Amino acid sequence: MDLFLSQFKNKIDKKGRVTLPSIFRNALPKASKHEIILFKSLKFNSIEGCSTERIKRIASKIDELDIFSDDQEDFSTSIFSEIIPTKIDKEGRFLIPENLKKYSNILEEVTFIGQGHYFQIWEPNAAIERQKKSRERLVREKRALGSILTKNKN
Amino acid sequence: MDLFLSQFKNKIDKKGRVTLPSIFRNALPKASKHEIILFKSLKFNSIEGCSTERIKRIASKIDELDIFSDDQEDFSTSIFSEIIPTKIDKEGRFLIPENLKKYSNILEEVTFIGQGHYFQIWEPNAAIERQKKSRERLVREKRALGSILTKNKN
DNA sequence: TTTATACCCATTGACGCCCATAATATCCCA
DNA sequence: TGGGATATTATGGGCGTCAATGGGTATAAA
Repeated sequence: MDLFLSQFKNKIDKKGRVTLPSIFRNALPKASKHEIILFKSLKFNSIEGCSTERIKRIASKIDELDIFSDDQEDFSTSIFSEIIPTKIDKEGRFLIPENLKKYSNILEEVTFIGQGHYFQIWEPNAAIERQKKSRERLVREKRALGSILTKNKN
Repeated sequence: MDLFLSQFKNKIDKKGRVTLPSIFRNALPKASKHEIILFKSLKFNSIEGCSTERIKRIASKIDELDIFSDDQEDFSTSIFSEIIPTKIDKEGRFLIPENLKKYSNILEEVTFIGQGHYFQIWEPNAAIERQKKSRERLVREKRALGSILTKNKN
């Protein structure tokens, strides 16, 4: 299973379809290439997406938490109830549900942003803003980055 | 696995292709000779490149960070999303994405600079400038360098 | 019926793959 | 050591394939 890397801007057509970038489709596990999971980001006005496999793994992690803990409660409420399984058609396109579009101010274009094991879907201008900020922060705190990057050989 | 050493100036053709210097191609791990990773330098208006293997190792480091920390969030946004996997054709050429060209002021020629475990891609004149500056700095800090060179036997 | 979405097929432009030539570098042998 | 033969690299360009996009129609849900 590959990672979701890099970013792409795609159009939403009249019927509301967007194509999931080809390399993202290839990053999906073979067993579930035809479907993804969508849900609201907990931190931003954006959508997050991943494979169904990943959700299953997260689900079992949550099961391991104490069933009476607040954590477990929060997780179930914010994640499971809002999860939207979404089919991908033969051409690699899917529909973004209305409420998610509204939540993330998406109109007729979206920017897909690779995040490793998952990806995000942003309104293009918001995506640029977000990236600018996180890159600025990264440049500012390069020391932390350095210790991660330099301690690796090729 | 070898190091990326020395420097080379190559042309970008009408289709936007540049050949990765032969020595650099040979420095890539056998398993992924046909692809490299490109991304914006955090320090300069230049591009950095390396093998996919190196990125995979860095990716797993990032995974080890707390998944809910802001650090993790910024790391993945800035790194995973700005990483550009790039294919190398049979002749050893690849495409430099438009946004990276713009970022580094590259037009129709580039200078490849070996940096050991990775390499840089510069607009030729900017490369000369950069080298002049780092040479000056080296001269200023010659004493420090001297002690590094003479006190190590390998 | 009206609306929505699954399933086809078509178009266009970018990119991958292949073959050709030019420019160097490397080798070999007199 | 020189100089031609040979291999390797850098560069150019044709063409087929695929990704992204558009749209028509059947099918199902409301």
